[in-house]
Amino acid sequence: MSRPRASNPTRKAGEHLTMADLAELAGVSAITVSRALRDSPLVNPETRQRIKELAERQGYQFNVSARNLRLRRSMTVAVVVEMKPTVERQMSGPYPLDLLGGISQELTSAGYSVLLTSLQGGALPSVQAADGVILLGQGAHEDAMHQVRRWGRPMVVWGAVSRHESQIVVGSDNQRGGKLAAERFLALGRRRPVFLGDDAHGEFAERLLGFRQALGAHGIEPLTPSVANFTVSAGAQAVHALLDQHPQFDALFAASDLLAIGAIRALIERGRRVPEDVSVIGYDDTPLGATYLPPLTSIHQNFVDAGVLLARKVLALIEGEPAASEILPTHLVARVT
Amino acid sequence: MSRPRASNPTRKAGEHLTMADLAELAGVSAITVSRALRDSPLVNPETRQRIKELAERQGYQFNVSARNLRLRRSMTVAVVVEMKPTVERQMSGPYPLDLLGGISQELTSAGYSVLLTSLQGGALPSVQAADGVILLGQGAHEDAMHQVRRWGRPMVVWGAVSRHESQIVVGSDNQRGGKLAAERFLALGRRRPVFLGDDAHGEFAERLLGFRQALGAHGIEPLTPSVANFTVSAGAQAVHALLDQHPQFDALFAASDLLAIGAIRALIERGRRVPEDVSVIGYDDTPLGATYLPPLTSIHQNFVDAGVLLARKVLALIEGEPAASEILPTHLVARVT
DNA sequence: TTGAAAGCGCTAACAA
DNA sequence: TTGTTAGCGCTTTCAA
Repeated sequence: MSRPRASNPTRKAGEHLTMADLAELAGVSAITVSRALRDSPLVNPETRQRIKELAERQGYQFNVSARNLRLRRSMTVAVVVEMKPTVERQMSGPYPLDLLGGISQELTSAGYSVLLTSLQGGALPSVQAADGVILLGQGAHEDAMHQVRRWGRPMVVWGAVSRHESQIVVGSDNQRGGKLAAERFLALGRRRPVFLGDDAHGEFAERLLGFRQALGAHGIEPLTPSVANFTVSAGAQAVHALLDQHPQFDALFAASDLLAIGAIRALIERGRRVPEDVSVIGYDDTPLGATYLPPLTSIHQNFVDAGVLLARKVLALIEGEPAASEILPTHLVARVT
Repeated sequence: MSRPRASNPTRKAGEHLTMADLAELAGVSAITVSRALRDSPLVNPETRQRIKELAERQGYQFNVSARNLRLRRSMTVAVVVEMKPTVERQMSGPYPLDLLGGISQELTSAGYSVLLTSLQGGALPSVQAADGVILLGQGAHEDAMHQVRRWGRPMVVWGAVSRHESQIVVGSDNQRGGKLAAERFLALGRRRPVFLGDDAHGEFAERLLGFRQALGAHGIEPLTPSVANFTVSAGAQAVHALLDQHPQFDALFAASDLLAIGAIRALIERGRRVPEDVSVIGYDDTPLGATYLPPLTSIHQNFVDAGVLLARKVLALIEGEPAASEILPTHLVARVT
């Protein structure tokens, strides 16, 4: 039984309208409607205009599923965030939002939509069906990466570039970040530096590497106490422990602003002055650090740019074009500490 | 021409396998495969098991578009974030991530996927085709809400509940947040309070309302200087200006932790002690505030819970069930300020 | 408990 | 420049 649609040109909101219906209303075929709505040059400009206006007037809603089925693509990119539901997230701070902003901006303007997902409880079919995947935060363990790779989709990872020659990774220049921190300490005449961070984490390991190399050229070897976590309290704890055993340090480079702030707190509690007795540098240049008292010197990375880059690379992979890992620049923002 | 697939039971990764193929391999019909994979009770348990194992072994990938086309739903919820690409975001702080976490968690376990999007440059068809929409941050202007409403999809908004009787809104109890702040000031014996925030913003207006009412019961009327923005520097600026004109206040309630921190900075720069001379309360209970020196007293809201609730309500609407606006509790976290 | 038929709405390929 | 045909892969009738 055919619907009485075409006989009723003014349709109510919520009515369901297809290209075939529009075709009938316009006195053309469905494929012409399809072409017109996609701005195909194959269709007469006037016809095209007429059809587009008709569609607009009739409140036509394009059916994405039908197109995707036909084209065998989902026009979708899954963004996998390592986001624990607990308070202490793996991805500390607000930066994932900037990353997401950049990604979303770029993918949207390319006509792709962003499927946000974590890896909790196995991925949905719709996620696995994405045309490409962006993995945010490989974390300390790289299970996430292996799991996602199994989906067999084009994939780009945000993280430590050096670790994965086989993967396309976008990351910022962590090694240079470490070097910049070292150079500042050297310029300030500091000779007993500490690195605070967990080098099981690829990005942190790179920061330590750059730090250590730059110091090594001056015959200096930093202390590297272990830290349990990436939180303020973990930073404070680690520094308290450190002060008990090696009270002699005069500079501290933390792998995140959170850790740095914890460290400063512990230092002050133990009567050390910042920056007079101990110079401190953080990482990520978060508002948290920038507004802290004393304002925290930190290594800046541009997450929005990073997001855009990640998006461009998945898109390239999806289109079958080549893409390579890329390292974004970092710079040091000098503040009071 | 039929594909030679069924004659080759071990298939390579990347090969394309349909239910019909599985059916042939299993010696059943496609519909039986469909039922088996959906755990339909209509299919013999043994057959079901056999088919599921076969699918697993063959690396079968379910085609979401086909199902969606057939079912006329997208199994997708669009989350619209008012997220400017600029540094100063509308949604301040890291909280949207928690909200997203809660939303994602709940929708995913219901089999829906999360389409993340901003409103930049008009929405994609796939976004408009979502089965439901969650709007995060109605902002000061409510254009976003009106625009999204035009899509004609079930919609739930995160924001100020009182403003929109016609919409389903989830928000936290901003009015009570304001009341709690007022009560703390009263208990501390403060008599000259200030509210710092822009009441064009619905949520802020509610906070001011609660604050003002509780104070009014004691015959006290707060000062309400205008603030240009939701940033640290805007907070500092506003307080500097305030000190010039009305230097006599002894308590300050800010509509966000960021503003509060800016305020504290300005106070200290002008020789006021916090909390001795001026008691300060922030909003959102961010790590930023909690780790500030002095640690900031703040009103806490649970964003993860809020996200879960938002998700449940769109799901209800999508299923045609009733749903109502809801207000989440807030509480005060007392710290040094 | 299983299957056959039909069709969701769109677009590539080919034809006119 | 426009149209016809066919089919993407799935699931809801309805029938056996």
